[in-house]
Amino acid sequence: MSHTVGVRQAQKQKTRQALLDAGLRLLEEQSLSSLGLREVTRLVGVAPAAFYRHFRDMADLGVALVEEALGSLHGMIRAILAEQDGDEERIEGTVDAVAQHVRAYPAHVRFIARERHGGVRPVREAIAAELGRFVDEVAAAFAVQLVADGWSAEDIRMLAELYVDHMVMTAAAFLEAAPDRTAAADTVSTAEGSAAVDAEAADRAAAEVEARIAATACSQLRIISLGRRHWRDA
Amino acid sequence: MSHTVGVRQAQKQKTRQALLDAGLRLLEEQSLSSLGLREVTRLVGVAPAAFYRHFRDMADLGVALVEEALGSLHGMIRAILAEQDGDEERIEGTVDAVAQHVRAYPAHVRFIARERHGGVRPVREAIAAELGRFVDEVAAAFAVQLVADGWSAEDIRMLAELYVDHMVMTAAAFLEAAPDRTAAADTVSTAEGSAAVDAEAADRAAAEVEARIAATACSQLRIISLGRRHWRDA
DNA sequence: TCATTCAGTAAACAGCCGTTCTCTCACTTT
DNA sequence: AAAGTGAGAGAACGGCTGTTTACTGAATGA
Repeated sequence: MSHTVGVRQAQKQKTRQALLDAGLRLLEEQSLSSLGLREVTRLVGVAPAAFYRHFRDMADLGVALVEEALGSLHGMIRAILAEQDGDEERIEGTVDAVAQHVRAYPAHVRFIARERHGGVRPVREAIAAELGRFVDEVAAAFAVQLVADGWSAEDIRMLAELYVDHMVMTAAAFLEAAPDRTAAADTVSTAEGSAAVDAEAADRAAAEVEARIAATACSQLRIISLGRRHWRDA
Repeated sequence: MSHTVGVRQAQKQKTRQALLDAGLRLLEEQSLSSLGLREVTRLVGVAPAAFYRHFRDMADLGVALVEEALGSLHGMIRAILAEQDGDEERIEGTVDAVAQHVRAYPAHVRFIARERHGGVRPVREAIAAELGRFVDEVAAAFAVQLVADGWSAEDIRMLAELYVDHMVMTAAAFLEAAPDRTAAADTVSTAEGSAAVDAEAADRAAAEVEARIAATACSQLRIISLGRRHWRDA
């Protein structure tokens, strides 16, 4: 068979991924600057010292998580920019893609939103750099049409920043609407099935909130889109 | 003399304020979920147990900080909304007010940006609630004119949300541009005055970045403003 | 004036933390 | 088949954490 890159390295990367997964899981309920090394290794089932075989410290693991989290986002952005329909379809497609991404990778999105302005500098800088690349990508896609309309390069980038920031904002808003599985059943349950009923009700309520957020985000994108179309008048 | 509300209570509130100040200072380089009780009391010069005379736990102190931080913002919003000039003056006045506020209360702004999506639920909720009140305020100010133009209540709120979110985004951007006093002089200094020269150069560079952020924010507000004016056409 | 209240102290507690050793032993290379 | 490598184990370290306890003594109100 071909070069299987070694059983050794495969096991190592498996452990490394387990550390990343455990970290991401624990970060759903705290921030990176309070995440402990022992906490992570304990969840993986590995000795504390093993951590140092993969990361120098927690900030290092955080930076690795940034790459993982924004790597998955890259595909989403490309899918959105590839759409060739009219303005309205594009807007709804964008918001839909964001909603879908939040549903698929809630922990990644939460991590980015939380650590974007968080207490660990290297992680903040990594996120800023990666989001900057997104802005470049969006700007490049816009440039195709806008340069012909007489837009300057810096105005195009300004617009791209507005779109990217709005996407991050929308993603964070969707996250807050997501059902809270941590919520304890502190109400007195009278029947065995009431918990399931409550969960269903909560799901329906969350779906409503989600739809409202999507509608708001679409309207806001429509406003921005309108402004873009009338930009040259000034 | 009149009722001086007691020397006792005055001293207590003085200590309480010292705890809040110390907490805010320590939070410039970490997030709330990693801020320790002993850390705060040590900086104030008070026994650890004294903390419990003022706050139940760190989350409680965090909520108190939210009220303090967004209380000062309230005045700024009112000042912005009070402006009665034309659209362009209004936009520049808004961005200017935000920049001024960030310069005056950088720690407050950093705290809000950091903990808005941070790891402590009660604090997140307190910030969300307070920002919601800001949206209401902005929406009410907009309603005066927009209702006459045929805007629905929920569209007005949608627009207000866009403005408030954009203001928070802009404030966070200004914060990143602020000079980093923590930055160590890791370059080899050849003369005694070079540190001061470096600091001056850094200040000038920061001012440039700040101006660029302000220009971008103004343009983005212009886009939104344009979109608002053409909203009824759809 | 005297009893009361209560902000802040000091000490002790068990428990967790990051980091550093030395060691083992399965895999890899020669 | 032998030598080398390196991921992970296990134990130990000093230091820091939140919380509780019993206490002091100055401001308070009758």
